[in-house]
Amino acid sequence: MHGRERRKRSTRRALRSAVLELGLERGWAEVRVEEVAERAGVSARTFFNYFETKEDAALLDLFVVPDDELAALEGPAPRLWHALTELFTADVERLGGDGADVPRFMELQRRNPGLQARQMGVFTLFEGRLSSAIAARLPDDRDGRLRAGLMSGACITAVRVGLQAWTAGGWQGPPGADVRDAFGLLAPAFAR
Amino acid sequence: MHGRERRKRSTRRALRSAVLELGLERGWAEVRVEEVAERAGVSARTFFNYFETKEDAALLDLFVVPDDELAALEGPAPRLWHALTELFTADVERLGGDGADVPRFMELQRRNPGLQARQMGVFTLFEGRLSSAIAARLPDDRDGRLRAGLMSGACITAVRVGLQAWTAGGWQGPPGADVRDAFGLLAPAFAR
DNA sequence: CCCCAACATTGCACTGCCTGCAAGTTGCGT
DNA sequence: ACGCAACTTGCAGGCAGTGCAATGTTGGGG
Repeated sequence: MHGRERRKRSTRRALRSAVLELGLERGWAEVRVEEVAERAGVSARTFFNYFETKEDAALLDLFVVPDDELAALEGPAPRLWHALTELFTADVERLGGDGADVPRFMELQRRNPGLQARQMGVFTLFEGRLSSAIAARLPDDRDGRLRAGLMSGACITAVRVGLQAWTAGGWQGPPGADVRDAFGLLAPAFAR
Repeated sequence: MHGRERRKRSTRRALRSAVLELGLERGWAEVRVEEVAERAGVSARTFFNYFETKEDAALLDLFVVPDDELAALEGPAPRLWHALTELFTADVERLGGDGADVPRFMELQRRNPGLQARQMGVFTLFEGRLSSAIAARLPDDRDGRLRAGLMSGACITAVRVGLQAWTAGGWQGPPGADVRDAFGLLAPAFAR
């Protein structure tokens, strides 16, 4: 029951790896999907069975949080912020787990603003879900909805800035620490 | 000295208008650049003289702040946050000025997450500049840099959430009011 | 061990975005 | 009226991404 799945993971990793290598060695604009596929030992058509766009292969799988974890969040605001801190620092720590070469992702994105932009776009898609989950724990008035939106946006910002700080610091220690600090600095905004 | 410039603005508006119309009436995926151009009375090639991508024509020109305005910002943190509030509420108010049909932009983006993502990407590109400008007013240590990143990220979030609230409220009154409220709610995080 | 049904990979043809270039057109200053 | 610079346009072509149908592969039940 596992053989297929293992093979798919392996191919996916190979494609990610290939896209990072090529992107770093010759610049993102010069990367052809065909070459990426070739280096990973599959056809170009197969690349698009794994990733919807060329960019997607070069993005971090952050904010992959199942619905039930969002549903498990609890209010009110200060406690909620604490829960979000734990949830997303854990999400960031998980990144290194699947052998994703995070520093290389960060470096490629740093060199290529377009990729950074795309990554943010993907994050934003998650923000809709997050915002709804948070809003369900706050009063259903204008102020509550505004706070929910700000809280979810602040989560994305905290993770992103935390990762940047970790990168700027030469990837010392676990990234979770920097992310946690970022959440901590924003906490006063959600203290009540 | 003005004829050319006026004509360019007019063409640009026509293209924006056409892209909004077509996007709303038949769905973003079904919009062809060729048709947009035709409806605006120019060639498809000319479309790309005005916008780098099809999406760009459907995005709001937010965060267009010249370097000298960024350079004019003053610290320390609480005063800085106040200055940013003024700067970006003004930027949002300016939106309606050039006849940009903001509600239709918002509606098109609401219906099309991909566009929303792209818009966020563009915002993020500005964040680099903003972050540098802010960092110059804060201590140049790890904490200062972290705060600078969070502050600039928070600005983007505040503007975005403010605009969403304004949209959710049926575009009552000036959008600046909602954006200002959003900045206000985040202020406690930057009180020192 | 074998077969088969589900799944994965691939080639192919096609659409549409986007770009560089070179030729044409238009408006502006002198 | 002239010449220059800015703008527009058509054309050719590269490349991303998609639907489809054919082919290969795998794991499980008999």
